[in-house]
Amino acid sequence: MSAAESTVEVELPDGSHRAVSKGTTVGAALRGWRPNDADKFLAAEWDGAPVDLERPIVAPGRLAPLRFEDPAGRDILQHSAAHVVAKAVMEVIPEAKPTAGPPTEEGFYYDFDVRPITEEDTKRIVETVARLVAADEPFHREEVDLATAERLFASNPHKLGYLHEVPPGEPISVYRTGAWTDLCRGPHVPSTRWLKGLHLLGVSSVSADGTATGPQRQRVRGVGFPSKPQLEQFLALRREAAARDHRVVGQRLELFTFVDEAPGFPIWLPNGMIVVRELEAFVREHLNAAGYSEIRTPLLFARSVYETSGHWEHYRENMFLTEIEDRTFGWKPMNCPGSMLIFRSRARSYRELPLRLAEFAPLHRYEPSGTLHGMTRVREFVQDDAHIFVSEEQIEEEIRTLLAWIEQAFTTFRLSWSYELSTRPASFLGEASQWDRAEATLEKVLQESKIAYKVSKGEGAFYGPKIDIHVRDSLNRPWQTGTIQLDYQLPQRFGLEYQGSDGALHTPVVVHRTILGTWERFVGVLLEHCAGRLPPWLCPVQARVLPVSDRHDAPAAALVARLRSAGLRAEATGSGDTLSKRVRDAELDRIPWVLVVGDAEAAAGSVAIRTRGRKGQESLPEPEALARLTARVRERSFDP
RNA sequence: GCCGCGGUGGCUCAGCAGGUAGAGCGGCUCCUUGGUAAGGAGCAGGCCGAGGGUUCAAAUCCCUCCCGCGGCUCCA
Repeated sequence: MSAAESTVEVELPDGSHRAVSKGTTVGAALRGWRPNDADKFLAAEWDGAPVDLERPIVAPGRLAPLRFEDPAGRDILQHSAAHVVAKAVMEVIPEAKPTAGPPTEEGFYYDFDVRPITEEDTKRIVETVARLVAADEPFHREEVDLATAERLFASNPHKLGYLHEVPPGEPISVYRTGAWTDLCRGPHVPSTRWLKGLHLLGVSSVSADGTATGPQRQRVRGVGFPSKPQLEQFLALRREAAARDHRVVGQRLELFTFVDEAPGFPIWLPNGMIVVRELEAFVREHLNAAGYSEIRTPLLFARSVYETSGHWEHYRENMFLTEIEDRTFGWKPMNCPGSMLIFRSRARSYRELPLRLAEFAPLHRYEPSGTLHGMTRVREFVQDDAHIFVSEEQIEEEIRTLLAWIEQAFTTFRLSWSYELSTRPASFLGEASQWDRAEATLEKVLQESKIAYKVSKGEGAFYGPKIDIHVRDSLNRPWQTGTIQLDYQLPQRFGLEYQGSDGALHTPVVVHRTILGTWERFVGVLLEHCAGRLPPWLCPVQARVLPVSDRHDAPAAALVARLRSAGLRAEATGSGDTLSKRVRDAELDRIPWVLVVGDAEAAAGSVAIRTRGRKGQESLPEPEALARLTARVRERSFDP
């Protein structure tokens, strides 16, 4: 055999080419290419497809290494971690039937068809995982024929099911780790020593069929890192995130609370009401500028209203109902019916359009107990809601304006957000063709506004498609806040009409929209975003005056009075505590500005300002200090 | 709603092979009059989520319910 026949040429990411002898493994080829980095390679891509390092090279092709830092490499490591967890679970609970164990955004999970996993099991699983990782067991790939595979997984109907989903002609691969064999497409890291930073995040029951009450499986969640220090870093971030939890911060700052007697119904405390009022003022400024009118409609409507709106058919299971004098009333879950009734209350002209009606009313939705979550998922909330009645031609312009306002609003809070286009759900009102038109309109405006968005099929409201705004909490969980919904259905169902310039009667289209979403959820997410350090304009106390000693109490009180006349929320604390203690308390209370008043300030007519989050202080003439603080608040600057 | 875990002073938690409760922080009082992240002392404060059961005796064991937490389903 000649040399040419026994070698093949491999192209590497830097454009270089290497000749390797046939049968050389991918790992060996990469080691030859970059010997110093080879210990960072956990798998590779061969002609763009992920492969194991032990895969032999038999034909020419393109080869690129995968590291943990590469998204594809990370996924491979997560999935390998899932395998180790599965092996551990099988040792602890031999009758468990593994199903699937994919990587996730956070890490990985593996689902088992098995009785509920107890704390005792979990302890033993954790110990077993540690032992398996320490054992440094290699992952070996084997390709088998269908009959062999069926024999291997005969006891596991789930694996047999997956087996038969493998397209004919595609190889069936299994991976062996010690005595454990799993059906798997692969690839994997070379050995379990790559999983030194493997950590279990929890065990829980999950739905096996996508329903709430159907069969369940047990999910073990975890995250894998190649090393302990990387895991430690991840855990430190998680602790930081937990400390930002709005339920903790909101309690500490006395913004809101809950009682057992009203599960899911937030109680806004005095401090929290200040935040809400400021947010309302922020939104109302926009409403005034953009030509909205504010309305208030009842919290309860008779059942017939919801029959008209479609809520009775499509949303009743989420509504609180009340019987009075033999009539059924429903607590409104949305503001739309009230706005529809106002539009219908007299004849309307095209000259009134767009008619923009805003309503900040409490809404009630029955959310199942297990879904409640602090302020981000509640049963009573207030949206910065509005319904805009437009003619067909006015839709695009109106939505463009809304998208611009959303960008401005979220930028004010330095939040990062994303857009999602949700389309026709399974349960919907109206004609599919009308839906198609509405969806196309939303898509067109998004594209013309050069906005990146994700499409969520079937996630629209029952009356129309929508563009949702999502922001993430401290644990990276996404929450929907703002929404723009295009609705051809409710105007029809309520029989809304306006007279056009042509003299004929037309049915308007309605844009349902919120910007911040609900005060409750928005405040929750914002608190996590800023770790309780709200922008000064939202802070319940913006300035705290600290007299150095008793004899400065009077000048401190006088300064508080002047701050208040300047429109700032200010207070003085002159308790028995030391100045250092009071400075510390102010920082923990997230007060933007601490003003210290002592002999030096009295003599100079100045104030000593300490700004939240910064060491040290600066001394300013009082008028200058007042001007700075009020400007910061007026401009709604994010930082003090 | 489903599965698992939890519920002890305002907050965070200890006590739980059964013998009727502790700490720190916070609060109040007193001492200290302090210059930018915790000065000191004392005092008050809890039918241990609710109801039932076992027991001579239950915060501790058992059952039911309520509420919370983590996932799931669902959703702003």
